Amino acid sequence: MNLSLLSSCKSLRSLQQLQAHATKSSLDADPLIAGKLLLHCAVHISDARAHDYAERLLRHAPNPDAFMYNAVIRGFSDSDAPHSSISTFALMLKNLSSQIDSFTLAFSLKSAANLRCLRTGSQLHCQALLRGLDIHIFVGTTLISMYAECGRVEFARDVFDEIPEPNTVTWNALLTAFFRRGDVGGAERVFAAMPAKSPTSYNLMLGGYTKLGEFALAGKVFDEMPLKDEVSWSTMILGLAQHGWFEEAFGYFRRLRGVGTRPNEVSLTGVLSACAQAGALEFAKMVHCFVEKVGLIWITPVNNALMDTYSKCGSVDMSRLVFERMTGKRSIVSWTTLITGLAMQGHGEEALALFLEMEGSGVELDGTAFVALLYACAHAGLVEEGSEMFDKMSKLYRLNPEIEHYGCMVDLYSRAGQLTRAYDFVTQMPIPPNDIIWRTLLGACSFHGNVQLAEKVKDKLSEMDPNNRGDRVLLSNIYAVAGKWRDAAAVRRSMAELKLRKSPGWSRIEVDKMVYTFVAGVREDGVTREAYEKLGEVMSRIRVEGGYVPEVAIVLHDVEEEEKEGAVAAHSEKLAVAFGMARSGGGRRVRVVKNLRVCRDCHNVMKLISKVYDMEIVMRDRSRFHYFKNGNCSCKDYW
DNA sequence: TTACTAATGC
Repeated sequence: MNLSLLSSCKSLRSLQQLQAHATKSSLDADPLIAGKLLLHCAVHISDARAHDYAERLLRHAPNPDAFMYNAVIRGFSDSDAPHSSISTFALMLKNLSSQIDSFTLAFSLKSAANLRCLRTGSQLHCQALLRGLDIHIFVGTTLISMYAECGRVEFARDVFDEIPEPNTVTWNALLTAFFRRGDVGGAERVFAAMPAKSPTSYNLMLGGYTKLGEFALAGKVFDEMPLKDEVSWSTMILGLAQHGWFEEAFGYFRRLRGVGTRPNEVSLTGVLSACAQAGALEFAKMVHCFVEKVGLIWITPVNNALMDTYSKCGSVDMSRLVFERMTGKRSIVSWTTLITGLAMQGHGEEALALFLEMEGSGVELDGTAFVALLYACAHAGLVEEGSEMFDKMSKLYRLNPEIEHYGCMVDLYSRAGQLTRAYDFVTQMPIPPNDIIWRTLLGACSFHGNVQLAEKVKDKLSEMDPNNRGDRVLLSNIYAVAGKWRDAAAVRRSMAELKLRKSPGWSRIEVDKMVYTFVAGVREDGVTREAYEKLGEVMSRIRVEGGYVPEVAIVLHDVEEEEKEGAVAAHSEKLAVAFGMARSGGGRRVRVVKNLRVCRDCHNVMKLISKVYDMEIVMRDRSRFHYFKNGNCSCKDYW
């Protein structure tokens, strides 16, 4: 039998055929062939069943050698069942203890690290000590990583000190250990003491700094490092994107293109993540073209990132198109991304249909997929459908509902106005409800004007999160709407006395592939002045032609209120839209992204602008999309 | 057949 056939075996099925062929020719008795087959099965086939199959082969082999044990231990070490790797180690300890070598220990330790199991890791450390393998360069380095994963930097250090000739990889493992525990000073000392540095050492520093948001330090290392590889660029771009520095992430991407390095798929997903968060559609389209051009469109995570970006930029049609045309295998993430995208736009029915299609597609469902589905049902008023799916989740799919799922259900009933059902559901939950759940209910009380229930709910919230500003705003609004002025005023006084924190609100708009950020109350730069000027003109026109009346009176507007200064007149979304109108040169569409939920007054203003100026406004707020057109909003005034 | 670095959905 030709062993080179092995590399063409990409599926468990084709491998089993080869296996059958070997058995028929009595070749399976050859330990070399049996071992190679087993290794290929355990390591090179990305199918959970392949690992189990390899383990069965091992257990049935007449005289399995160390190579075969090692193959199975390795196969499980990077799977989602690392504990099977440990049980295989135990089997080897029983049957072939004398043959345990550096490979066995390195792979087993990797599993212990993935399991974050200090007990298992320490026991393996003992086995290594018994055999004098703890100072073996590969085993020792993996030991350091294992202790790092388990958060025991002092043990990692002890192992390091025993290794006679640590190489750069060993030093890197130690560096990782210090960062993992958040000891930046320690990491910096290790970095300074290293006798030699490979690009990985620098990249570890970049990763350590960017995770902490230390971009000045990261930038310095980045500029000083002699050789920047793909990981260096990806780390910077991803780190910036994850900390909300979108324009800076774009800057690194432009720089990367400028120096002629070809961005890899990780840099691309990173820059797409920045586009998604910032709502930068034009930049995203450019990245999409680039992905096609460099031939990385077959990579599933890149497609998923593209879909997510288009959805979050308000172009769910493009998202759907990417999904339909993707050449790579659709993962559970691909399906969930599109379902969420459809749900955010209020296309609940289509989201539900897609979920049903996913059920038949053979992908393994997970909890997040159900979060997306329940979110879709909640936003489209599909109460009974959502309810049924929630039951199905545990009964049919054996997925344990988590707090997010209960939250979705409370939202589902609340939005539909079934407050009693929502409240009963909360009181009968098998796990204790968190503040988010009570807050959902409080919001629903506010929307439906249920003062009695609101007071009950507020008591719960006061116990859990006594200093939350948003909760008091909601309660005050409930009283105000019910005409209980005295109660409303008392809540507001208590807020003033406590000087409760405010979440800073911002809105962003993309013009000519540049993203502009607006914050209420800040007005020094030219861009903001331009926005204010246009806003003044817009407001007076909608007052005259649209009959606008500001909703200031007694009701406090924002759930998570922006700057109260200047009342609601200068909320950041108004500034961003005005700026977009000033710069769009008569364009009929403006797209804005806001980090909080849009307030009622701004929502009203957007409707009027869409009518008076005959234009469309697409606004993504914290929970969904609003399409303003002809004086109406796609959310039907419920958000 | 082994060790250290970056990734997508709520």
